[in-house]
Amino acid sequence: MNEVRVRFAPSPTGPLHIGGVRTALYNYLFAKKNGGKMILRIEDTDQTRFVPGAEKYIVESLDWCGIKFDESDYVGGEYGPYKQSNRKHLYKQYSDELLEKGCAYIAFDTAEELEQYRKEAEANKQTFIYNCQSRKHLRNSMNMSKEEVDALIANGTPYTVRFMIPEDREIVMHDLIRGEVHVQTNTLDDKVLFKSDGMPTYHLANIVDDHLMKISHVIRGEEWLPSMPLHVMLYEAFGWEAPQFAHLPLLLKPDGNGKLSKRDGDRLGFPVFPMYWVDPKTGDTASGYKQSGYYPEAFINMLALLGWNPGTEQEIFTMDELIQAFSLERCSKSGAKFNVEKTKWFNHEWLMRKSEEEVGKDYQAWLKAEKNIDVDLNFAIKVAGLVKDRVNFVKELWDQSFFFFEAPTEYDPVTVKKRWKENSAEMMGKAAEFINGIEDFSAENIDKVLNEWITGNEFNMGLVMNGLRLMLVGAGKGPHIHEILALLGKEEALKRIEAGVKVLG
RNA sequence: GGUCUCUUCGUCUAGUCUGGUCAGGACGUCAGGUUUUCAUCCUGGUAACUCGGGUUCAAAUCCCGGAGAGACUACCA
Repeated sequence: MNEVRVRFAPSPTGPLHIGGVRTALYNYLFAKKNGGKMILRIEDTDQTRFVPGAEKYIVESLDWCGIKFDESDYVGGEYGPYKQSNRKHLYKQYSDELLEKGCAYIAFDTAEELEQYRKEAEANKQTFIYNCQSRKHLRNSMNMSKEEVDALIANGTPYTVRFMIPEDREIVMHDLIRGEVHVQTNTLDDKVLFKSDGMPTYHLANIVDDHLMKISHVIRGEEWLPSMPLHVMLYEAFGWEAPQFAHLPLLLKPDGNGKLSKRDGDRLGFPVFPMYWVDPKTGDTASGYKQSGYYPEAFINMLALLGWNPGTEQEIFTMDELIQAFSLERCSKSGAKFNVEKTKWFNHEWLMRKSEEEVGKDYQAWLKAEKNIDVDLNFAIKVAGLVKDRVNFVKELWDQSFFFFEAPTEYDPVTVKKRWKENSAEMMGKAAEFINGIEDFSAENIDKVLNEWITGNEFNMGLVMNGLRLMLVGAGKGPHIHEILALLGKEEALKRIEAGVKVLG
């Protein structure tokens, strides 16, 4: 068997949405699993839809995701260039070849004329198709002499090249995910292969490049399934061996029906893109998973399980584990509705698995950026270690640990009502005195001696602990009291108790 | 409209090829437990085979028919 070579071939028409990321991911996993190569090819044959910055966005996003390419314009490769606009000169000869073989023909119909035919057909509740029937009555080389055609071309009449779909044939194709697919050629239309602007359409460029780049497997979204027969016939017309095809199920809207789109993210309040994006023309912005605080590992993990499963009950996967476990056979056929809650859960799982050091470092940066708080890295690490398992995102750490960085200025009324008793102030005084006398201020020792002190004196455990919590945190939440005490330090703790007693009395 | 694809808990899915476990897991949700706090965590509950026929001792699984959903239907990819 030949070497496995797959490609991810986006169009730089905007930010890459998560469906595209998943397609890239599955290509990557398949390539790595089979010891093959992953290629990035930019399909920019439609110059009217070009969006500045989109290509850069795609490259950076996939890099953030940990999806690496073996060949591209960025890392090189022996089949470059890997951008279709830079391969423009290659395509005409293939278009000519099909013309010579009689597998394609020249059409002079203008876009406006065709538009008119479509409208007329629609008015009669019919569909206009450029096919074996209608092409007999349209302005193309099938109905003209060679001289006529040459003359028109010579005087600069714009023309397109259309593929001539053979009549009365059944095309039987094999899809790695869907099995056999049968299509009658009479239901197909003569697609344009070469545009009047001198550029190939997707269909031609795609087949030519896949062939030239020795692509072995085409793994792409289900929206391409209807053009598979065209592609198969193109390979046949050229006399080339076709790659294997696999059409992935679509990513659907969480509510209602339909393909997931940019609008859904705005509407439902979750990112549809891997990274933040600003549209250069409109200035519109779109949020990204990266900026929303997701770890790339969690994002990829979630995406991998949306349309594929390992057949075991394992849900948390590293990229390497995904590569080991992946197979196209275990991809599902039906579209998957995107689920925000599960996505958050994946991030939670990954956050818990991260080291205190790593989370602490992220938290330190977050504190500086969002709260303008400078904090010692070791302190941030200790705080992160104490509360990281309680949250989904680094940014949520604040709500669980703000009291480590600022003393309470007010006290949660509900907690005060529930926990602050008549003799609490007096008890806090005694506790402060005892705490002041603790020599070894480690969490372990505080836990030990504080408990001994309370039980030894037959104090009410709840009265002391809940009171202290209110003094130190300002609310009825947070880690164990001894942990808070130890991290805050004796001096700060005593200050807070004194201040709290003064306020609550 | 036409062509193609798909159809198991609210969601992601296992199971379908090779009929035979109370249809399994996860997210969500609900209830307990742990935490003398809150959160996490743990335990348990909840909830599905699109419908109708047929084959069979037995059908989510095989066959036929209907229904629904999605994609495509551009000189866009």
